Amino acid sequence: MLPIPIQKTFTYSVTNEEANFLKKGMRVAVSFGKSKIYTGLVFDIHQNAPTLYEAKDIHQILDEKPIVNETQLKHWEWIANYYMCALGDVYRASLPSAFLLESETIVYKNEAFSDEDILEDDEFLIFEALQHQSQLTIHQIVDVLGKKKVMPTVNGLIKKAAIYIREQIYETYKPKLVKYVCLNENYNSDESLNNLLLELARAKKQKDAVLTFFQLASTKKPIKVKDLEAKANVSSSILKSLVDKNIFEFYHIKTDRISFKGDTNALKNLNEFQEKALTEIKETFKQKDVTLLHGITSSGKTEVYTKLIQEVLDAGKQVLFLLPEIALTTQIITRLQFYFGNQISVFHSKYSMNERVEVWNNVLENKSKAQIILGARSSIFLPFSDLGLVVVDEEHETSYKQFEPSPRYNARDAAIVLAKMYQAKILLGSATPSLESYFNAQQNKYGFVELNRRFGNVQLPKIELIDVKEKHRKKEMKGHFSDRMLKLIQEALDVKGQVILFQNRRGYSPIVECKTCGVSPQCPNCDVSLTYHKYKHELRCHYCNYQRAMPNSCSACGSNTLDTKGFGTEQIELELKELFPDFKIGRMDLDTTRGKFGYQKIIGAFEAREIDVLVGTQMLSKGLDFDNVSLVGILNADTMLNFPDFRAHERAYQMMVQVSGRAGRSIKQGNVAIQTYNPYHQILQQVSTTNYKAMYKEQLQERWQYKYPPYYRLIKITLKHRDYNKVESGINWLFKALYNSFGENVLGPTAPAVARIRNQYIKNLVIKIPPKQSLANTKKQVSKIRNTFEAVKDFRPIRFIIDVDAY
DNA sequence: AGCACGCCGACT
DNA sequence: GTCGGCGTGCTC
Repeated sequence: MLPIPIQKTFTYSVTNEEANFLKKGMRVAVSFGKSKIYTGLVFDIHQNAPTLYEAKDIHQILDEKPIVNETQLKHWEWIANYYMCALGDVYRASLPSAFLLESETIVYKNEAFSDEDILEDDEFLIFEALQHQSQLTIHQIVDVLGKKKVMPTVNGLIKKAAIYIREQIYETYKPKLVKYVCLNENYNSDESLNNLLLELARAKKQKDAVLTFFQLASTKKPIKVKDLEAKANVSSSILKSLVDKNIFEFYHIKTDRISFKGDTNALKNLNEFQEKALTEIKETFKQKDVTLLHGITSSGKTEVYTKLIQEVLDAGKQVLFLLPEIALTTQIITRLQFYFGNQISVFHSKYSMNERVEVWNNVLENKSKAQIILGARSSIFLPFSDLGLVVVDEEHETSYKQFEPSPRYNARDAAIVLAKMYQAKILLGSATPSLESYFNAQQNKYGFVELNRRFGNVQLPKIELIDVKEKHRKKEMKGHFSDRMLKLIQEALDVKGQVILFQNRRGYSPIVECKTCGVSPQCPNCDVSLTYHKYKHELRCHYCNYQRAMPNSCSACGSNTLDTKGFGTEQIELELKELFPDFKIGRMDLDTTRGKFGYQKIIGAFEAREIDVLVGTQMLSKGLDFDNVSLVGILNADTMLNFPDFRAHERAYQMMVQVSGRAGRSIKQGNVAIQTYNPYHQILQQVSTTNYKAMYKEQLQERWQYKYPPYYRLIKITLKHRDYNKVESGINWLFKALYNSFGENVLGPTAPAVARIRNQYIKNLVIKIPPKQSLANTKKQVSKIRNTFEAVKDFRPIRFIIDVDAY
């Protein structure tokens, strides 16, 4: 198995000796293609020599014993199969990239060799180069010889015992670094730049790349190679030729290692309700593998988890604790470390290579410090040997679903399958379960336990809906705040309470419009209006990060009547600063949490009560636990409700209830105020009474009526290409083909709300799979149609994205 | 995903 | 004629 997006596995030949040593799950270095060496993973050892070609020898065995176990391989296959992606994609996503170095093969001179006469021209060149340098990489050899086909020559030299080679991987874990690009220093002067552009006049693509580079460079931030490729719409080979021409240079940036220290403490005693929930969970586990714990916010789910974890640890088994996003849940980590300190390892894609490799090895060897793995979705890929329990916290969270890159898996669902393979139990926890999970619980597929008393008997917050339409009519609005909201904020601040304000949109205002001609500035790369960011006085695209200075006059008619429409977190923050000049206002959104410790800084400041009012986007809804918040305000509930997605209402409910849950988590009862134009909307009514069941029933009814999950399954197909007509004809062809197989159950083609992103046009199709239709057969059929599609020459450059359970 | 091969347009 | 860009196909 190779870490590349190819469906097939590849057969290599091994000697008897090697075959005896090799086991499934070991890594082997193999050459693939003309010169490249990849880290392959042994997927199967067999006697069936391929007939159509001669199998290559493996290069080297990289492991003493398997680093991936057979259950994992089975699990990977399931993922590749279910989510319709290549096994190689899963392989690459699973292993920490330090394991997968596209090995730098280092060539050394054999000192004992002297018989230079038997060397051929190319061979001599290499040998000669090794007189000056003790070692050469394959890349350097390519330069020395000035040609690409190097391996035959190298192999020739090995045969003649003039050189030997060694793998770099052995020595150290070389972190896989993010590749950045900068300008070669020869081009630092303006004069040389002009020459450069002249020079590239006939290489259109390369010129594009260079021009885009300068556009990106104006932000003064390092430029990722991937970003440049996407933005300039050029392929990697074009950048590579620019590097070869000494115009660009690649460089790498790595991240640091993280360490932990922790003391253990005795588990807290549970209150009677938690105790009851725990007993019930254990009871359901006798019959069911999966149990859903529906525990309202602040009911103390974490304590229930800890007891359960303790029992599994006592039984000598491993625990996987899944979190939606590690960056946002430092709090849970700290809490669990408080009890289990040295038995916890944290695993997360933001960790450094060395740290991740370490965790991987610790899990593999079932070390005592890897008994509990706390991690984000990618931790389902760790090499567990004796998994006893998986906890999926905030089970409804959409960040469990990976979209880009493939594999597009849902970690919650993949974890359920994984747990079954290990015969482990799964506990899904949420205050606002996804409809699917709740449905499965209702259908008796999952066990079901409720915990509907807040810890310490704190009352649920008082939720109040404010009719903004009415307030506008009565002229009781100040900016985007109703008088009622302001009064509540003032009251909260008066008693030294803190306030959280939720506005699910960042920037100052999402649209700038000319009052005279109605034209609003659009992103040149995407089909969206640019968002105005006042702080930097610039217009920015939230999809491709394009930015430019805010113009003073309309670019279409030249009049100075530019106006802003709508509002985001930045505007709210500014209004608040004027309204409450004596209090400290903070903001938490993508713009303020950039950088590795961005979140922690803001969250820390808020916890330390250095911030009185925190304005933020949906980040605020995720598992944060503050004990001094007396008011949560939702400024514009309508944007969430009017989202064009079958899941919009469910999501809106979840988000609002989760944000509300941040209020009054200690002794006092908190307040929640929701501003809306539509206070009689059923979802808002359900939020205001925290009536999950009513929401569930109503939404389920709609899902049934309109044939959506959990009744029907969905597969979404997306086509992307920079040529609109290509996408158009491709999607129409595809629709017809799919329609022939699935008839009315194919929806589309539709353009998404943002029909072009980074100069790529996008079209979607959705296939609905009725409850009785076989999933496996449907996917087979879709795969077949995909193959036919990709056999059409015209369609081949179109990016084809399959997303199974796209939510 | 790379990487060679080969076609095709531009320029000494 | 030759050089180099960019599309096409294959990799055990």
